[in-house]
Amino acid sequence: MTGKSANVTMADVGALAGVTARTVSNVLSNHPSVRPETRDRVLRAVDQLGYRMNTSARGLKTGRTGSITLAIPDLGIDYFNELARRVIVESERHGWSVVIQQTGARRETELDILSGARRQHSDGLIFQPHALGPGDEKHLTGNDRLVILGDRIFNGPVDHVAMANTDAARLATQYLIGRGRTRIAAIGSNPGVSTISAASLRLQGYLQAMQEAGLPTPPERIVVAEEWHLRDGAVAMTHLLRLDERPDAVFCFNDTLAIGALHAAAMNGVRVPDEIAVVGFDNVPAAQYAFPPLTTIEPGTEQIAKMAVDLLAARVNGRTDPPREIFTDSSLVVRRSA
Amino acid sequence: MTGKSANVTMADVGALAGVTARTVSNVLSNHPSVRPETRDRVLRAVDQLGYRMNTSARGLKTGRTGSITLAIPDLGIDYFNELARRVIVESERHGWSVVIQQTGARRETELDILSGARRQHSDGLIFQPHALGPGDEKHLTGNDRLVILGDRIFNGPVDHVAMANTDAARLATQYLIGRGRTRIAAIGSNPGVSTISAASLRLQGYLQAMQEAGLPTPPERIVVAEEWHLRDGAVAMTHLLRLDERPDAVFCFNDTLAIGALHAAAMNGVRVPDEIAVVGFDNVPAAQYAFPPLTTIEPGTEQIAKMAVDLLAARVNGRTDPPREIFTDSSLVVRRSA
DNA sequence: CATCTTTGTTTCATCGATGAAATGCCACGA
DNA sequence: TCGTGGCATTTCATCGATGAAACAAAGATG
Repeated sequence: MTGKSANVTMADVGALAGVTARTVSNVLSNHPSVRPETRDRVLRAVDQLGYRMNTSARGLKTGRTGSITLAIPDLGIDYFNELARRVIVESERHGWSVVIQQTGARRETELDILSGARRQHSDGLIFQPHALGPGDEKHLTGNDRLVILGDRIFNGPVDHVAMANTDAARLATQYLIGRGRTRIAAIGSNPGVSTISAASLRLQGYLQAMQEAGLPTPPERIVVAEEWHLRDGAVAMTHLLRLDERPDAVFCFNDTLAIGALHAAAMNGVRVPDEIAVVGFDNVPAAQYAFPPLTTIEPGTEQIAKMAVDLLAARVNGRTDPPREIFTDSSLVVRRSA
Repeated sequence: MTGKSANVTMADVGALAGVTARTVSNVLSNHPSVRPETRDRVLRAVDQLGYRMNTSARGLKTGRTGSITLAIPDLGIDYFNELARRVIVESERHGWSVVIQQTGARRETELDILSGARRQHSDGLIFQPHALGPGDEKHLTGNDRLVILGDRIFNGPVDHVAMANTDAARLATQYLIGRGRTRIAAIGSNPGVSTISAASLRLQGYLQAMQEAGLPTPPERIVVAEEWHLRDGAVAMTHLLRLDERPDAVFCFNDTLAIGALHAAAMNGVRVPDEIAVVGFDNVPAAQYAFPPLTTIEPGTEQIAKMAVDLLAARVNGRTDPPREIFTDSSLVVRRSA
């Protein structure tokens, strides 16, 4: 029987149950020494009044808010919503709610996140920067409970959970080379961002593999795509298909680009993988249901989410050893697009 | 110059600036009567100490937390992450952060959301229920600042923002009929959920259109899919393609199912739309980049997000008129899959 | 020049839950 | 019988920001 829960406090509940607010608190936080009979009485009163804990009050006293912030570029990118999904699930184990902030990959907004301007007072921050990079370490000050995701952007004293971008990109490219492809293009380069961003690291992996195999990488085959949306993949692929010397394979820096690229290929009647092979990166759920199913890099998203949340939890619980840098295992998932 | 922001309070900032905590508060909340010179001094002190407002304390005093909760079944479904993306953007205008809760479409979890057990004390709730339905109105008690999305599930006194599910589904089906299709199947039915859930309403629209046209709807052409994930769409389509009397069109109850279905068609060498036409529902970004591009219902997601947030804001700001029920405009987006 | 406004700042109490410590009660052993 | 210790509950102060109202100083008004 739940009543109007206007402004019911622990004191109100206590009054009804014949105890003090403090005892109500004890009951609700499972303090060991509460008589079972009292516990029942209090819980009944809680129910009757429709009492809900005021998290602001608790937060003020305890210094914990019970929520963490996840800051990512854009929920519209499959990889990020998959990541968000998993971070939320993992956070539940620690009793945390998750506030999601979209930075739009804008430097200004990313700075706001670090400074706290655009962030609720939360117990911690899991942050995948995009526009920030080395040299921005000074903006980290005051963010002790922070885990950086994705790129090893900062040298400062921060925990990092990263995928092995370069190695995985090299692996993907090597696979294409091993299949006999020679004119291998890349989609997703972005000269505007830092040299340790995902875009740059994946490009490096691609270049390494090509160089090791003695294959050429003419500039027109390395297509810039700033946004990594479906649309950008399609545009890039259309461009590649129009080249005089058409590539026989494309390595896309994420699956979203790859799916856009597959679309462009199909629209132009170009057969994949016969005429052009396509490899992606991220292994998002949609990759498996693309046509043809997308060969891609599995970066260990689940592992990333879990590690990030656990690492943050450890920090919040007072772990003070030096910041760690964790690389997840990645692997190539071979499907039919390459 | 940002320093260790351990536990800096307004009082500390005030001490440095030579004013009271109250004046600091005035500065930070843009109170009109503060001398410019004082304002500068305070802001400098804020910067110097790396002060960050304690939102718990503010929340305790003002009764506002500055965040709202968005409860949806699963961020893994394209429609929902698109919705989340937009809700976050709209909420920014009102200065709200958004906490996202995934219910997994589980009744138990949905009840926890309403009761507040699984929800931070937030300024309001935008909730798309799935397993709850008529008869569960009693669980609404105590949730005054609430906007229900999607299905007109409750008769109780709550604001609703809904799409015209039945009408839109009828429209989609009528379009297929108008293109000369007669053996039209449906994917996404779910007998387990309430009669006013999206699944049921869309099925009704489909059935209405078929009946009006005098077309048969044998049970084997109405495929159950409880989850509405890519996988379910693929499985359902595979099933349909194996029928003795193969359908010449499919209406999928969402785009994710439709994209899964397209995949199954392609894997079986069945040409779309020549051999079988496919229509989806939701017009998610991926629909446009499916192959062939997906004909689908545009349900006005942007409008839904905006209305929901604005309606909630109005309630929070004390609007007290009777709850409203808003239906968004939907339309058919014709592409090449049908 | 005394009074009334306006402007800028301060004082004080308060929001609701919890940490620390005190209290009352009962059981138990010597 | 008295002390000792454990259990259950209470008392009290406190976290940090803000609403209400008081206050001081500077201008406006007659």
